[in-house]
Amino acid sequence: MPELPDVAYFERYLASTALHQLIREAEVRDEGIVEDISGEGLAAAARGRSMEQTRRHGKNLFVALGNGPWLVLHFGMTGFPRYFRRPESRPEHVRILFHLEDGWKLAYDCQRRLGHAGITQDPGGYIERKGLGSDALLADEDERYAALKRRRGRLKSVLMNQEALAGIGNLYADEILFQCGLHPLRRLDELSDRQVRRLSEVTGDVLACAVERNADRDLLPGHYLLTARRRSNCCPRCGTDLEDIKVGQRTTYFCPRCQGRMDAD
DNA sequence: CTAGATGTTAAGGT
DNA sequence: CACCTTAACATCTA
Repeated sequence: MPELPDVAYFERYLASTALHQLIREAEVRDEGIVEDISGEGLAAAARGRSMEQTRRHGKNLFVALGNGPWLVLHFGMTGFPRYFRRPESRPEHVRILFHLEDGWKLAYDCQRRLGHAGITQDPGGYIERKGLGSDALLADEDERYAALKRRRGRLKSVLMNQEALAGIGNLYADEILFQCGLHPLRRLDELSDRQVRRLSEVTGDVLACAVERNADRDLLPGHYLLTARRRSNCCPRCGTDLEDIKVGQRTTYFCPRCQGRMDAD
């Protein structure tokens, strides 16, 4: 689930639920997802503080704990936050649980445990250490264009490379390429400046659109590949059957007619 | 039973 | 250096 639009939604979700509440207790139920600190260390950093502000960079969500350190959350492929009160509403795979002053709880749930949580003094430094590029949505147009222009590999790989631009995952990379009419295996260095400019603009547009709709795939426009792929598996523009190939081990959907053709493969 | 699923990372090669 | 491939991580489902 979690790509940039999903994490943007999680950020707003936190803002409307747990933000500004005292954390009475923090429980790490799975040490395995905690990074660079012990479970107790993380719990101790949160206990007695409140979540005061949030910040997102790519797929990472930072939560300021009072005047102290920041909690960093990465959701892997199956992670999400959940604010709940009744035990029946508790999600299935809670890895960290915050008990809040209003009696509700905030869970970090992560079924496949590919996500991680940690503590950092400085989100900027954290982003730098991880080598992340600019946030794919928050970057201004020139910055995004420049970040893409520096690369030369396959378009799909460039978009998914978090060191180029942070936040785009498998699903939205396909969507962006579809909206641009570009084949996922084309190389960035064979595009004209104009095409790279278009790619950059569409990247911003697609992400903004998904964020506006709370990353709910059912609410995306009908001409989006992401919706068509589930409904009919046909191109929403020309009706051709969508094709799927592997690019960098990831399943990639595209319209063979609208997104050009490659020479032999 | 197997393959594959929205994520990253390490290791090795070109 | 920039890029590619493969394998690995953990868990569930089609």
